[in-house]
Amino acid sequence: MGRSPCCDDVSGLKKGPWTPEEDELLTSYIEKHGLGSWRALPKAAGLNRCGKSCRLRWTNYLRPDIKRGRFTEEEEDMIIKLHSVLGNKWSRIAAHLPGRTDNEIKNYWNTHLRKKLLQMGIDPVTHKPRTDLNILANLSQLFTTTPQNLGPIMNPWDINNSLRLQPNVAELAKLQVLQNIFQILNTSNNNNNNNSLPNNMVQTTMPLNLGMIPNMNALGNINGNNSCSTSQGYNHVPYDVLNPSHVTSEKYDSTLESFPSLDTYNNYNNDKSSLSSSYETLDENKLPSLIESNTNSTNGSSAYTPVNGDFFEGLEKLLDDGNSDLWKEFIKTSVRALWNLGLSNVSTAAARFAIAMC
DNA sequence: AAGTGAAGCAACCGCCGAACC
DNA sequence: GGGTTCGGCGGTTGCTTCACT
Repeated sequence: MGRSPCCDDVSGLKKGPWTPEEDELLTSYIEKHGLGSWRALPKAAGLNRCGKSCRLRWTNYLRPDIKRGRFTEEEEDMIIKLHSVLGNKWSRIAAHLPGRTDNEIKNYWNTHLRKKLLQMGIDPVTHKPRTDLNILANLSQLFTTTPQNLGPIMNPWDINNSLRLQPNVAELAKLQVLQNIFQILNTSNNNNNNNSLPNNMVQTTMPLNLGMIPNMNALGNINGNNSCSTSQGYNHVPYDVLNPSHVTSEKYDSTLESFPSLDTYNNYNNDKSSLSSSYETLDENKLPSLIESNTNSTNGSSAYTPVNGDFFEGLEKLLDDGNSDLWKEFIKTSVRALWNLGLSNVSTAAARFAIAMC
């Protein structure tokens, strides 16, 4: 095992930035002779560089098919989604982005996307809501309501009543914004739905984050068939929140056609093996088409909009477009499930949501 | 205009696994 | 079978540019 370095300090080979002359030597040599042994190339091309340096310069910069310029929103979205599945496998991510190099994607991730996710309150490693923030503890103190002291018709997001806030103006401002969102949701609510959610539950649409954060991981129907639909994109999201250990970015429970009842959830907890056959391992080869279908689909693709950019823009689009009823339906069923589990979970979800808003 | 720190990014480093001898 | 070579990968460095004071 092991190898001797192809270039070291005593070899006298040049290091550091490449000059235009060196680029020209390397490019013209490869154009004339093609790619061969990198070790032999520098001498043959008249370069005082090691083969490794030449290979890096060619693959990351000089290669003619390299795409230049800023990453598009579509590329950003693709990188985030791929990263949620593949992790720091930059070369594998790059394989899905024609013209982009692993080095470029890695740099872009470290300088832009990673920070972007952090600002959204998302852990860039796990792609789940951050739990490493003091704000989580702070927020849990902010939301002092409990299932015991919350009546069934109380709105836990009523700042004037049940929500006891610390005198933090910034947090208040954020919560006020959230209140506004809920008002929008309420006033635009379609009353023609048939679900059994109590009327007052509409006002506690706090677990909006159920649909926002986990969808960072949600690739829709990741088992790879062509029936990627809005409902399938949502299906596993509640599990992410109710019990994150159930769902990973590589698993998809295809048996759930609708939001589970509490009984279903408990059964799921008690006997996961009964559902194990329904799990399918992610087929990475199918990722591009899946992501494309989720990105381009006009049926439910809006669920992914918040990932691309401003949260409020995404939310506004969700509420304005033709699929908003689906979205509201999801919110309400999510609330119902949390309601069944006890309102303490709502506070947890609320905290996560607030983090995402920071 | 000059100084300073942050951000961006090209390039390097060290390790690994496959292929080769 | 074991050592060597090579290409490739992910992590890291350090130079350059940018933004701010």
